[in-house]
Amino acid sequence: MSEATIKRRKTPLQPVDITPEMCSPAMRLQILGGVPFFSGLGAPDLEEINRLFREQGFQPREIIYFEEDSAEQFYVLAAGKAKLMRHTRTGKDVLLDLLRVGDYFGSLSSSPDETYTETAQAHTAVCTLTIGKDIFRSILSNRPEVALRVLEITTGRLAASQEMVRQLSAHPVKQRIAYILLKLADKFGQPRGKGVLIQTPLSRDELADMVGTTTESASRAISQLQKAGLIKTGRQWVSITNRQGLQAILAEY
Amino acid sequence: MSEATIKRRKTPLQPVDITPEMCSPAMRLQILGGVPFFSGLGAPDLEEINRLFREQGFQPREIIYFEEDSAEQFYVLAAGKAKLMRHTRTGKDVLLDLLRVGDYFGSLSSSPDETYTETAQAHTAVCTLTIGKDIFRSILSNRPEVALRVLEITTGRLAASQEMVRQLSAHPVKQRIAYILLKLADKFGQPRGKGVLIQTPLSRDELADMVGTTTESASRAISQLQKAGLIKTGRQWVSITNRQGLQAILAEY
DNA sequence: CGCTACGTTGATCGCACTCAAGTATAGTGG
DNA sequence: CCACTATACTTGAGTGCGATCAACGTAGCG
Repeated sequence: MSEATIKRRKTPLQPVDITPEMCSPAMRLQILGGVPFFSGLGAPDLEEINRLFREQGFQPREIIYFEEDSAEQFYVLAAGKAKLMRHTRTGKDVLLDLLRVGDYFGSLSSSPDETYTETAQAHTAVCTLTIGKDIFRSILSNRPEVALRVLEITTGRLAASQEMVRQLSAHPVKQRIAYILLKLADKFGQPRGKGVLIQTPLSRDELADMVGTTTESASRAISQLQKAGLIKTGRQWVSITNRQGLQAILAEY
Repeated sequence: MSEATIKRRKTPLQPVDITPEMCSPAMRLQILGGVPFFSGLGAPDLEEINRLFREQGFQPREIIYFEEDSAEQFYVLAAGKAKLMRHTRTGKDVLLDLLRVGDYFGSLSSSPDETYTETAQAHTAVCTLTIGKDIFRSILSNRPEVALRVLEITTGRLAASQEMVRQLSAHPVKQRIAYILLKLADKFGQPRGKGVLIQTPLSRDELADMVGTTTESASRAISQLQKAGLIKTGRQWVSITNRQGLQAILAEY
């Protein structure tokens, strides 16, 4: 109502991520330089590495690779957003992670007959920089400081995954939802009015798959949080209006 | 009843792990050589690295480090078994991993003000080889192939943790118990009679903490599996007598 | 102005948590 | 060798959270 006159569009999300060719050769260097484990490399090094990557575009919902596929490639997300997930035979999916530009995914195993342990799917339109895992490993071999950074990022993801295990083991749905919203706000949050908008399409279904519950239970939890005045939400979006209050939910007994 | 006359001791577990000093200088080289990411190094390299580690003993149940403590050390388990866990304010613990000889734990962050993300506790009597994380990082810097192996192991642990997230999200208690028993059998299993004994003390409580349930629910699940003839179990031990059958439980609808 | 996908809400059911006894095992000291 | 005790384990009864099933709003798109 107050929020700067949005009339045509009811969603506060940015119209599109755009990917006509964000993956343009000119952008690639800049993107690679922004990747956490390449930052710190000089321009010559970056250019050399850049030549080894090739680009690949994906439409929203398009699968980048499937769990159990032979794992050959290593990916860096150059534009858009992507999902990592696991499936279950009952059809219930688990959403492990949402990736943004600069995040890596895919394989970096040395074994030639490994398979991907998760499915990667384009969430918005996506452009990836792709490289054979063996070539990437040789890059790491020659640049120990990069290898150590990759190791550190992977260790951080392990810690995050273990924290999720703890959440699932010990906390009820409402707290888990509050937890994931705070985490998403940290990663995708954008100040918007007096709140922080999670700047990525986000259905109740996806939220549910992120915290191991059902669409309906996620919806009920979200409704409660909204009624409590902690968030605002609509179709495919959530905005956090009271971060303190949300954090207090986590500590509830 | 049939099982080769066990009369004095009712537990089939090996009496003790023993650690008078298994950490003896003579053993250290052998232990380090057996660590997955050091295997492949020559004797001179190993000896040089060996000199950088110091040994440390722990009694059963003794805490090696606490979650939230300042993270300074990197550990390799030289003798005994250890637990990694996370706590919750409600007192409910989550058991993330059980470690055996050769497993690493602790910190390898570059940041000086990181904290441990989990608690490490001696499960049996334990001896560790310990090194400052910065020193360990310098070892990795000089030996890319070791760094890549550590990265690979960490990636494997990430995949395992994500699989646990899936288990918690999608499967009921009985299936999760079956799953963890199979995993433990792979890591700690020893042929025993016509079954495979999980060779480590293992209470219902710990089992429960591994799959995010309560002691009572774990006990009920175990009872069911035993009645179904898939396992044998007693105070602090479990033996798998029908692996096929257990795996079939995982696929139940 | 439909149609479709997303979201909400209600009613019911069941799995697993909680609370509560009661049993069995292993180690301890007589 | 046998009580005795501490701890592990089991089982039952009751309850509640969240899953399921179902119906109905609602936003956005063609």
